[in-house]
Amino acid sequence: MSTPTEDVVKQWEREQAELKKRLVEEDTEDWQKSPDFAGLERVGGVDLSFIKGDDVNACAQLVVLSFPDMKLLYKDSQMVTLNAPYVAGFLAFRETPSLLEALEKLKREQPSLMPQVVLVDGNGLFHYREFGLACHLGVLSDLPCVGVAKNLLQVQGVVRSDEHLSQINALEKDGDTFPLTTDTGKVLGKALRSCLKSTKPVYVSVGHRISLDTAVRLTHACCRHRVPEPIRQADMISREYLRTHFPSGLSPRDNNETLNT
DNA sequence: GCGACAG
DNA sequence: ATCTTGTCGC
Repeated sequence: MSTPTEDVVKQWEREQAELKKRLVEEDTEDWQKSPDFAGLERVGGVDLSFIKGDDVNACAQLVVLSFPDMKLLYKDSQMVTLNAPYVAGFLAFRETPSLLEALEKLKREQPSLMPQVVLVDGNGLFHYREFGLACHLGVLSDLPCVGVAKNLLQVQGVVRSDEHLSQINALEKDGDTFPLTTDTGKVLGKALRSCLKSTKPVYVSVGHRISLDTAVRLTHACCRHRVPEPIRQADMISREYLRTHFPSGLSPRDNNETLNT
């Protein structure tokens, strides 16, 4: 997959700006206003996993876990062909179509298991143009979504400075946070110490139909390890799927070339 | 030219 | 994203 042309990037930027008009940054559900999330029963997690040398074929994973137990209620692994390359700031154009398909399949086949909120591997509002993958998936699915990134995206003046590192060092117990504030003073997300064991925070931001404080509280409530359980399960299960279906590490693409030789 | 670059 | 075993600690 080649790097997109400037025209394509411009088109992508227009699409992000257009979809952003439909973004809802506040709590819209009753369970979100409850101190203990009463009424929340199902939390979704999504992720894509890849085979070493292949960036076109991937395993798209959707899981639904019970809340607050974090027991697996549903899992779906699906091999997909990606149409867009990875470009920082445009991850949604690579991953959203496959994830939307998985959600539509669930709605079609097991509507009673539809998640009430989805945790997404990547950023939401914490993004160059304040419209990351979690926002994109949220708006197009119209589901509440939360962005959880494992690495800091340096954006709008938020940098890995000594100040940032000292803020991380100041997080002493799980649940502790500090805001990710842009150079213009807007809070785009929060760094969260997700569990006592890990020093490295996760970066939480609003995806759609949830407030930042609720998003952080929910993410913390889903953590048994550093990465919140829905995303962690999606990651582990999709990797397991690739291990058992392509044990040689031979991707579908390589298999076809082998057959044609 | 140099550094940054979610997944 | 992926490349990868042992190792240290609870």
